[in-house]
Amino acid sequence: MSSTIRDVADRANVSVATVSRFVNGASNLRPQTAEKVRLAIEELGFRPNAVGRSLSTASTRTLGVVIPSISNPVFADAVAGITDVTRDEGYTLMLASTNYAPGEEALVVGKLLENRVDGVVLTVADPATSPALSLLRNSNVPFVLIYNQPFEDCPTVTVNNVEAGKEVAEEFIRLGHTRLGMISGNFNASDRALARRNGFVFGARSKGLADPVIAEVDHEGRALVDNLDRIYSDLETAPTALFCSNDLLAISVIGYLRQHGFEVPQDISVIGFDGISVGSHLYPTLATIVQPSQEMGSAAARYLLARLMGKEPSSKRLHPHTFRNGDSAGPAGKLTPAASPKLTQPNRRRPTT
Amino acid sequence: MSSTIRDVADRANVSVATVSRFVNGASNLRPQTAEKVRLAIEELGFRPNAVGRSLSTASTRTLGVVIPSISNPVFADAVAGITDVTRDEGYTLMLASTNYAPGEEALVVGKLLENRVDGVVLTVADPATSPALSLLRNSNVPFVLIYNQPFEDCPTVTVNNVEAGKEVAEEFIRLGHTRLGMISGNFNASDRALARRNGFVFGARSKGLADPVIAEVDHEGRALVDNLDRIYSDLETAPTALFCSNDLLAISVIGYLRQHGFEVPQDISVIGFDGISVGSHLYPTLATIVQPSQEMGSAAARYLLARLMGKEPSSKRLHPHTFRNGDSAGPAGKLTPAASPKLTQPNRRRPTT
DNA sequence: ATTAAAAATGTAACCGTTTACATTTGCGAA
DNA sequence: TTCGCAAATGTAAACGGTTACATTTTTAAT
Repeated sequence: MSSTIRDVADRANVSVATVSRFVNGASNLRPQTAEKVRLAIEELGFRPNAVGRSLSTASTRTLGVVIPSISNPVFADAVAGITDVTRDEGYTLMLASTNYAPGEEALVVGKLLENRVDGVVLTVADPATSPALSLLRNSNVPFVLIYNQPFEDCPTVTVNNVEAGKEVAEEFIRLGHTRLGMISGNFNASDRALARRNGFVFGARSKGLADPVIAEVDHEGRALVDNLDRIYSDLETAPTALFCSNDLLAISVIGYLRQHGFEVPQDISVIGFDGISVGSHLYPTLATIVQPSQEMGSAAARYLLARLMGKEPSSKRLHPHTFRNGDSAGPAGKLTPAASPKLTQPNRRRPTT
Repeated sequence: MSSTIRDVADRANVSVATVSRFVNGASNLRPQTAEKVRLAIEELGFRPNAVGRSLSTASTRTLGVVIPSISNPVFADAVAGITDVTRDEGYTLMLASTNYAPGEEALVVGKLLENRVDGVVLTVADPATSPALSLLRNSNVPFVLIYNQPFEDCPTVTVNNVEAGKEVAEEFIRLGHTRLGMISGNFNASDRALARRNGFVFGARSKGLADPVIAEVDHEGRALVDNLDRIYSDLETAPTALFCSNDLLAISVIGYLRQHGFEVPQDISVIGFDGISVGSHLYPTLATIVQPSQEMGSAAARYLLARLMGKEPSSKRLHPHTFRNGDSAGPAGKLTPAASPKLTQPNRRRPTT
């Protein structure tokens, strides 16, 4: 079908080496030779085969990206950041998702390694236990973790999740809350969720508060309703402030609360994590910890490209997080049975005026 | 670094052909031979080089994906759908974004072709004028358009954008609106936006309404404020109902309106397009036309895989769209200067109670 | 034990590049 | 013109697999 460098060479009456040199922009070609080659390439519609080149050069100029889910804007934004820098450098991206299943990680990383990607940007459930990471370390393919907690000597682009979790607790406390809770994705599917919890609990304790109620829910949110039903079956003890380990989860939680007659934030305050951009347009606007996801993606890609160019860039990068206030977090109110309709009767979803 | 099939052959005292057969699951290997090979592979940590294989088999088992932006959930969802089916089939994905720049299309498609992807799923600005599409057609690499309007003989996975646009007009009219408007992304960056407009205008006309006011804004939203300022400088004639060509744009538009003292939907109704999932959690909840994005992605991928297996699947697929009602669309009110604070003074962003 | 057929395994060419090295060409100086 | 050197170009061997075809081994029937 598509023509090869030999076809071009034949048509231009030169050798394949000359064509190769032309394609790769070598300067020592006589203008008339270059023109012959250029013409032949144009006539044949020749397009160099990157597969052949990769085999020859042992470099694919391709980066692998492994994330839990592309449907979560926090990862999509990171991918956008990666794309920005790789495209400028002429690199291609191989994208793979794990669907939050730790068992998938080694599979997709293995596939990327078979495809001989030059480097990998990845988010795993837990670097300490991920077979995918061992694979990478044994492969001497450069890689960089993103979002994960720093682990041993692995290069990592992330934020200070513990500190951020602590700040959330402090914000709740500042607002007068004393009964805190956290709704989190599975800790063994997310080391960062765990870190956020640790910081959150630490923040609560150091201000003398009782340990927050913690509920782990799976990614599909099946356990979410059960857990919230349980937690809010006793309003005397139920938390008036909920920290959610990510924004998508926070959205679900707020949806649950409002459907069950709680006002957010009058009855219950909610703070999320990630800073996905739609957060500012939700009802109520979502208070959250913002990670600079796109910039983190870019930084991760730049790190890899630097390594591929033989440099030894600094490998740990803690990016700054910020707290973005929103209407979902407000002063502690009185969460009493009288104040709220009973659980089984969801109320209207929106104020009518 | 990493071992080759020849290293394995040497260590197992067999030929490369035998190793290759083992790796590819050939059945005619004596158990003891297979075991020797298996052991050698394990000891060496051998992982077959997909580059070598691709060169030999003329197939990369990789699909290319070209979308305007991964940060737009509508495309992210489609990619998720594509990923679902490709992973099951052992295919890999190469992802590229055009950033809504038609000029980028041919570049990224060219790169994918150089990488010899087996097929391409893509959204272009306009199939009729896209050089990227010519590239693909000349390449005889199977491809399928997604979201784009059906064009000539190109296989396409999309919805009936014209019909959907018409339905939006009808919904507004049903709600009593008579002055309609549309805020759209650039028509020459989005054939579907154009189709939606055509349906919308047609819907308005056939009910005897004046032609809707149309404003085109660029993707960055720079022109958005100017256009809306202009449109709402005269409230006597300004539309009470705005159709936005996509949900992200609708979110921006609603943000503008609320900042400028208009109530949505009491003063102005807004309907979006795409059906991104967060729409239901916005304030107000977003009325929109829902496309089954993930399923469309899956369908596109399935189409390509079928073609790659030599089948000749049906190439045009119009997926069903649905109208999802939301609080952003309501009965027509009286949009008068008295009813709304003047433009230059944004009011509070949320009801306080 | 011999033999033919079947099964298992091996050999080597090929896929499309790059690139070290060899060869040719062009050009200015003598 | 001839020579020598630099610049331009050519040759052929990788790179890591697959696979048609050749060869060897096994199996089972006689």
